[in-house]
Amino acid sequence: MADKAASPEKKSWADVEEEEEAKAKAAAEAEAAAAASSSSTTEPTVEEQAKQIEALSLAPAVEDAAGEEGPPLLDDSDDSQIQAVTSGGTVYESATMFEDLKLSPELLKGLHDEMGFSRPSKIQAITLPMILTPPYKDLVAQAHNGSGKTTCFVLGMLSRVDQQRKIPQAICICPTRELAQQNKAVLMRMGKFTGITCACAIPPAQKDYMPISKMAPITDQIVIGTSGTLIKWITHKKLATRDIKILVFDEADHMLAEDGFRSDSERMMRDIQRSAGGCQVLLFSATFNERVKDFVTKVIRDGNQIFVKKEELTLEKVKQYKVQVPDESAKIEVIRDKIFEFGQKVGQVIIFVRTKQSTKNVHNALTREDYVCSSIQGSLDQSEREKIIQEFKDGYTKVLISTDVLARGFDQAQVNLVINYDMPIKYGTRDEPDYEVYLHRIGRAGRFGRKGAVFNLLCGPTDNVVMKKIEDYFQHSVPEVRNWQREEDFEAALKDAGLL
DNA sequence: AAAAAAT
Repeated sequence: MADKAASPEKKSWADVEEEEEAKAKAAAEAEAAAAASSSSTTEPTVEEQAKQIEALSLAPAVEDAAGEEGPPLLDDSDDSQIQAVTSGGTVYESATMFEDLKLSPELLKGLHDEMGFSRPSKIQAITLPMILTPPYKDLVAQAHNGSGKTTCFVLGMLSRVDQQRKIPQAICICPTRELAQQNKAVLMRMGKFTGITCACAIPPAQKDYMPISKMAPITDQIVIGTSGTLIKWITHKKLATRDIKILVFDEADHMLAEDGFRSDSERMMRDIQRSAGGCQVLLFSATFNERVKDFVTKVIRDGNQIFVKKEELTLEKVKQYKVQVPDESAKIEVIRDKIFEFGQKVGQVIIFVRTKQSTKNVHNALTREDYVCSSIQGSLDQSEREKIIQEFKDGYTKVLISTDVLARGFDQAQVNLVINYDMPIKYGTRDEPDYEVYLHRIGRAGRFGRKGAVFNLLCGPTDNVVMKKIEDYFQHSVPEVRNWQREEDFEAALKDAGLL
């Protein structure tokens, strides 16, 4: 349907190699869109323009934290490709500099001095004007893992709340507690000079338990949390939604998926829209499968939309490999004797397993005197979860075994090796891959354009079917490490990935 | 099965 309606000359941005050509294209498309909006009825125009925006395919932009070594700051030529995009009669000039965005001096200081960002990444350049320009339209935006989506919505929330008013004005909903805490940490750094405060709505550790009736109403301008606790705070009148101006869904495809958090999300949206009137809704994720995309475009009718073709979603700098192993014990052997030897020299490692029980089993099997491993899953007490994450972020632990609790959003620059101990499978199927989870897992390596490697440990015909389907889906063939018993083969793979 | 509420 989308393809049929698209104009014949439409071209994906990734197809355009030369910068000059890209510039011309951008100008032409923007002009065409602007012309269309002024000369025809609203209904088809919005659709057409949405298609054009959809055609933007976002290459991973490079962004870096202050004082860190690593790749240079921004892919400048890439950014300059985008001149302007329009939707529903509103023309947006893409932001070349953060200074183009009428941000407060305090926020600019936070971006430059505290975060160390010099210029907006591609997704930031496109979406920030959409987020910050009246009439504050809703937005659904897809961009690659590690391309700087968090900055988009964090900046959106920080810019749109009034620091003088001590009431909640922005809410961000996340699928996991870790992601809520991480997003809050980013927001506090970015908003360091603004005086804006933020509450994290997640269940407390057991030792901190307090009946909700004793809790004081929230006076922070921004609340970031998980759906259960947010709903609880709202129903017990601890979180007033009357003045909410902006509602953000991080990992939005999962938050709106039927087998995800759709019912919670719909309830939040309904309650907040009802009490706060028209509040801006932002949906961000690296993945939107067709089912969710259909649903999302129905929910966000009059908003701006940015999507990326699935074939262009795999990160080029993260090299994927498959390894055939005879049985489960060989998986442990491969990790312990082959991958760790090099992996530890290189950086930090995350090993993904399917079940909570597996985290413990694999952890025990991998424990050696000289490697500090840890494991995490959602049944641990909150204090345990926090301790394990902190130790990993501090670099004390080098190897973290995890369920999919960390598959999405977890941002640790030093992670450049991901191991799929178990392949991600759709619930209720035997050999149907969960493509979105796969993409998110491998996105834990190669943050902000860094190099990375992924080893998919395959055992038996089912795993191979799954791997083949993943390669077909993303139209990306994954090379094989020939012999699981040869150290040299793994060394060669890591060298090829640029990690050695 | 994993995640997320509290119970």
